[in-house]
Amino acid sequence: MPLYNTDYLQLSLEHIISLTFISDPATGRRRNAVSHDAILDATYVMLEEIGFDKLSLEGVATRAGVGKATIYRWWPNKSALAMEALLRAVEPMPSIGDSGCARKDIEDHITGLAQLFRGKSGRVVREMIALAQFDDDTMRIFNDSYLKPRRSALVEALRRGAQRGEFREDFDLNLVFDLLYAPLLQRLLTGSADIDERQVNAQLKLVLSSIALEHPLTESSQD
Amino acid sequence: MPLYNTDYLQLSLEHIISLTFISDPATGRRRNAVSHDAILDATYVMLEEIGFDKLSLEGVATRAGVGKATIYRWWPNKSALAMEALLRAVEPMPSIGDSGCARKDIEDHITGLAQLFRGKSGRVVREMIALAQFDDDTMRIFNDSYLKPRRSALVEALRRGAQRGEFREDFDLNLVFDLLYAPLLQRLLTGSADIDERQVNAQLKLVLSSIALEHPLTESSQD
Amino acid sequence: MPLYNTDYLQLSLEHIISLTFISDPATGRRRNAVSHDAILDATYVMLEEIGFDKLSLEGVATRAGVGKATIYRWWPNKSALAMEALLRAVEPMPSIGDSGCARKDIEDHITGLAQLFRGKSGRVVREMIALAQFDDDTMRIFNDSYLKPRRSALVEALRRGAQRGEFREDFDLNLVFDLLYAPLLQRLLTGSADIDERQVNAQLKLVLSSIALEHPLTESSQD
Amino acid sequence: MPLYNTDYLQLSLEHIISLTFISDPATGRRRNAVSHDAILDATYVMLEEIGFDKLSLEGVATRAGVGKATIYRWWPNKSALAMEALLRAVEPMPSIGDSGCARKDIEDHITGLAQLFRGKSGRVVREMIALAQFDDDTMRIFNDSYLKPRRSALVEALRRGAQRGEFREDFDLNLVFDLLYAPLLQRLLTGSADIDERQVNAQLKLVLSSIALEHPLTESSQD
DNA sequence: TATTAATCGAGACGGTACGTCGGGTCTTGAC
DNA sequence: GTCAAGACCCGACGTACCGTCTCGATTAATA
Repeated sequence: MPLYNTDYLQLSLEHIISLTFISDPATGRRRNAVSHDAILDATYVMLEEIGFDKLSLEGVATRAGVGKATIYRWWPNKSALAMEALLRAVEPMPSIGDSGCARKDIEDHITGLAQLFRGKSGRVVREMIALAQFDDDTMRIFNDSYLKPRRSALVEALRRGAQRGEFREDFDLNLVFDLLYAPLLQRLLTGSADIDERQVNAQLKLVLSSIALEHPLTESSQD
Repeated sequence: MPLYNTDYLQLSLEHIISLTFISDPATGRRRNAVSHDAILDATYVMLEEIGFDKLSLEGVATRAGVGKATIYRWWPNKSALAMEALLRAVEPMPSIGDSGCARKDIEDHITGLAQLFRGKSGRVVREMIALAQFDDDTMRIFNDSYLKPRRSALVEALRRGAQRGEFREDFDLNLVFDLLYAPLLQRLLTGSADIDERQVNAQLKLVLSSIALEHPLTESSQD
Repeated sequence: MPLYNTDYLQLSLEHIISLTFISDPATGRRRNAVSHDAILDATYVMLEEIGFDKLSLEGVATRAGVGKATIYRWWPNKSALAMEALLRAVEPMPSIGDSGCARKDIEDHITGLAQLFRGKSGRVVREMIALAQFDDDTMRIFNDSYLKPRRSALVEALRRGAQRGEFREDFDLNLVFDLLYAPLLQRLLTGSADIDERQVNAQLKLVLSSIALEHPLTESSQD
Repeated sequence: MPLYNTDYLQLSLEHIISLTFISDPATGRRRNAVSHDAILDATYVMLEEIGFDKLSLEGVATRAGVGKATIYRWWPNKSALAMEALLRAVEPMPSIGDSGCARKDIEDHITGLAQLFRGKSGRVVREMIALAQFDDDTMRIFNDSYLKPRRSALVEALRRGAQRGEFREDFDLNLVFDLLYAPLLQRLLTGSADIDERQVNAQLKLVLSSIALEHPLTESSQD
């Protein structure tokens, strides 16, 4: 997940917790991984406390015990820093199981997603999307780092279901992803912050039934 | 559509150039409607030229030929001003006809909407939603002034179709609205800026067929 | 003592309290003397409270219950208004008696002046002189309305003494005035705010003895 | 002559163009002496051109090619800045010689002072005193940096004369300083801008004769 | 008594400057 | 050669007043 120029940060082979450095030949003082983390941590904490608008890199530097120049050395601007801090903080995608019933797997996944959106992740995703509207690089990072993996995983589950005969095969699976995902996002972004569980269930029933092979709308794994 | 404190702006009784006002104290010089418009116009033009991030009220004031204080007298902050300017600029909602076939009416409406999203309105709506993420008042205004009327109109069309026997009656029409609207919004907000027509058609077919009464998915007004 | 354009304010012959007007031909509402006084009063009070620097005509208008334009109708600027308010407030010049002994009269006068400078008048005079440095009109008003009458009175007393044989006659009386007055002013303006009584007495003794006719320095009315 | 927080500005040990600094933390970028000078120069020039009233720190910053914040970092307000700029511009005190005749030395000094007051220094001192009336810190700086050294030098000359038997020893020398200095200041501040030479001579004769030991008023070094 | 017009309060207006904040860059000595 | 510290230039913030300009409401001489 290379974002800006952090790609030279590498996990130590031996001690996962702490970072080591590419020690090659280079002379001079090496990059301080502690500072790097302190910056992202401070950024995220302050985003939670005061929001993006009032976030200042000056404040981040002070809180992280870091010089302002050190921030600018590694991130091009405020949005980029915030985006990376938010990405680190977003809860990991709820995994999509393979229980044998794809419909059930998907329902569980979406239900879990709605749950996450109601919590910390919701706020984080809202802000990431907002940031992305003002800067193309940031948008790209959001898409590559957040949205695409989630789309891939869900599309894969849909594909499994289709191959297994649960779903019809004549659909654009990316379209189905949109029908499952977008309404949650819309509610998140238009302040209907508490994404209603009943509503999510109704949505699942409608969408999944309409692509189900055998069974008409009246049937659902959740009934 | 009262936003901030502009509600006392009223049309003169006799269609005159200048506006008259309703003002309790009836004392003091009256609000200058020309300045009011100049501010919103300048704001919108500059939003298009340089975007919200780089928009400065100082610049707006200069361009509008207005004192900065005059802006702050009537809008609480940059977001509020931008939101109002954007709302003025958003193209009017494509009307939903009543051709006798609700499905066709809705398909036309959504197709038109996708068209708008590809143009000026798309950029405008993107920015409005982004702004709304950072300020509750602004969110409220966006919901009340933009989203709700569009939701109402579409839900009404769906209701007509249901009453007329075109659609099943056992659905939450607001959910159907979400399934029609949210995917467009999602594409708008995640940079798939050119909202693909083929994709929209597929979405319409899938959603509307699944709520159609008589005919299974194979049938659509667009086939 | 006409300052700016207040000269048409005249005392009613019959009722001192209320003001009348030069009624020449003019029709329309006449000048409101109550407002005029309220403005000067408010100005003076606020000068005492917050000083000239922080005095705002907006504040004066509010406090006087008067429109800002009403102030600008009658005074050209802040300095002019302040100067007039200060002149109204300056305590009247302590009169110079004619006890038969000019030296005693002068000593009493200067002692009284030092007393005034220690009080409200001190601050007022300080500010008037400061204001006058930045504006020629204001300087002229200060000289004509404040300094000249005081100089004239003291010079007159000196002249009486000289004619009466108390003082030598070969001096420029205006120079003697300077030697009596300027040191007090200097102490006032350089923050030795509490003009020391002992010092004033020493000054009086030195200056007046040096112009006394008969008796050398050893003698003074205050010994 | 430390005024505000410029006291750590020190001459390089080796007469170099740029200044070195003494700074406890010894960390961070050092104060830019070029900017410091540019600010004071611009301030003084603009004081001459447009006067204190119309002087704006915004203008100073622009003219000095400096950020406004840099000004506010080192001076608390406009008065303080102006005072320091004026102090730099005031011509150096005419030295008081030691010719053997203290009376002559003092006469020359005061005559020279009157000369200075007729020129640039006069204008500068007028403005310094006016400024000092509105701010205690500024007053303190004026007293410490301008008035006290001049008082000390003159008092010292008077002391020399007294020890040498030229002057009586029973006088408060500070009082004599006032009698010599204050009238000049009064003329300066009350617009008798062209301090008359004849008048100054008369003043010198009167004051110095009255404290002279041997010789009555009729005698002066200038006769 | 009704008309007329200068003046009043209020307060919005275009501006200028305030003093503060933060962005992004640069400089320094320490490590 | 990178770091923390922090000064720097710059530009915008939101506020306070400036002096000007409408407004409708008074107010008193005049007609």
